[in-house]
Amino acid sequence: MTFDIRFVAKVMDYSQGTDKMSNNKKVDPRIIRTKRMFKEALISLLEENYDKSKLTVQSIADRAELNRATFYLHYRDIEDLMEQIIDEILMEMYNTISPMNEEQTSTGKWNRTGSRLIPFLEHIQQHAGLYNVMLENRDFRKRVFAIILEIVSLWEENRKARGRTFKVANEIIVSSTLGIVTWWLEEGTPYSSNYLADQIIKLV
Amino acid sequence: MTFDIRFVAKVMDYSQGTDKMSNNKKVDPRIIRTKRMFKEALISLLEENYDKSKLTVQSIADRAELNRATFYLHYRDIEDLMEQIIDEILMEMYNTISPMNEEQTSTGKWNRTGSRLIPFLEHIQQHAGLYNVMLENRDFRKRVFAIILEIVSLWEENRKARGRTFKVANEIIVSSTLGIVTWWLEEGTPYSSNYLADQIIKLV
DNA sequence: TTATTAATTGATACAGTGTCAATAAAATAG
DNA sequence: CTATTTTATTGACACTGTATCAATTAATAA
Repeated sequence: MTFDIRFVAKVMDYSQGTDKMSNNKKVDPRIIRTKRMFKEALISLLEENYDKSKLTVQSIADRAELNRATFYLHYRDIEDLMEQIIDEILMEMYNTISPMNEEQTSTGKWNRTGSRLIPFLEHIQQHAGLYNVMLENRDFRKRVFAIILEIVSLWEENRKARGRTFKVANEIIVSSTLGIVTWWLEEGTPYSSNYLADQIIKLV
Repeated sequence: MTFDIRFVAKVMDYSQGTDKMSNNKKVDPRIIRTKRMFKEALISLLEENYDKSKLTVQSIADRAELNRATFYLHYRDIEDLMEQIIDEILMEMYNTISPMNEEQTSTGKWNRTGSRLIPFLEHIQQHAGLYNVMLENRDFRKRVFAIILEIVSLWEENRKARGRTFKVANEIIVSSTLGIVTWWLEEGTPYSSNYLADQIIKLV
């Protein structure tokens, strides 16, 4: 079966990292290296706009400089590998909008309308090639939607506290933001993340 | 090669229909019937959320009740068929926003901000299943973007004439509208096209 | 009716998937 | 350091789907 960008990730669980796992029995270093190689291989292929319809297990194995059979030792199929990459990158994304420590929350700077937007956009810009490809996938988009919804909900709370309210439903704000980000990536991030954040906030 | 939703249409030419062609030598009715069958088959498969990764020439031929080899008599591959479907549906879409006759243009009702939006959204809602699938494709989205840009440009002209202006760039308005429409379709068009148009206009 | 064109059928070479057993290479425990 | 365990490689396999053919059957147009 060839690759069709359906790389779905079923569970949305940011609380648990994929890098260490809670059990502490040592993982064979060959496994760590092999998995890293396959992940880097697929990402690099996606980032250089490698024709998705021609993306095969063989092409990924070639790029990883590993055997094709080794791929099946670690992943069910290409989607399976993709899911794991998605889980990692979305955890990173989520971290950009969540306050790291008490200090930041108490200063209040995280609660200003739009404040979480800039690190969020910067993170996307840093992985522009990857997000540009992945946002074509429905399930990935749904998960990004959920993260943006958190940002917008926090804005709303903040505005409500000041007796103000949004003109339109939160879903409309989130989906339009996602539309803008998608377009921004498709055009090769022509504007700075600051300018884009400004435009988005002006819209709201 | 399996289907990967890359159904690209290269040329954006709404001026020329695909149904008749300018030359008038009769087309064999078997060809017309066969092509219609294949188009209806693919559309029906897409609309019922048939797993895109399992979409094969055989499955389309089965649905069309035609032989697989017959498919290759008319189309290069699945993308080729898809392109032809896209050209037709986008021509329909374009017609929803272009005034049909002088009467409508002179009355001015087509020039009111947002006026073209409702028939546009109604058209999408009528073909919700198809658009929901097709908007996953980058090139298709670009062509829809171009159509929305025409709508927004007309709004802008109109506002300018009244000495007003948009707060944000046209591209931002268009991409956010496309984002909203995409979300609307993904959620099964939960709101009416009138309500959605209202929300979009409020945002602008 | 006859000539023409389209559709079907069965066959083919090819590419990619996913699995397996046998073997080579690397890592860890003793 | 050696023996044992685990991982990676290799070549083979059945399977599915693609894209193309030649030969045949069916429908259309004159």
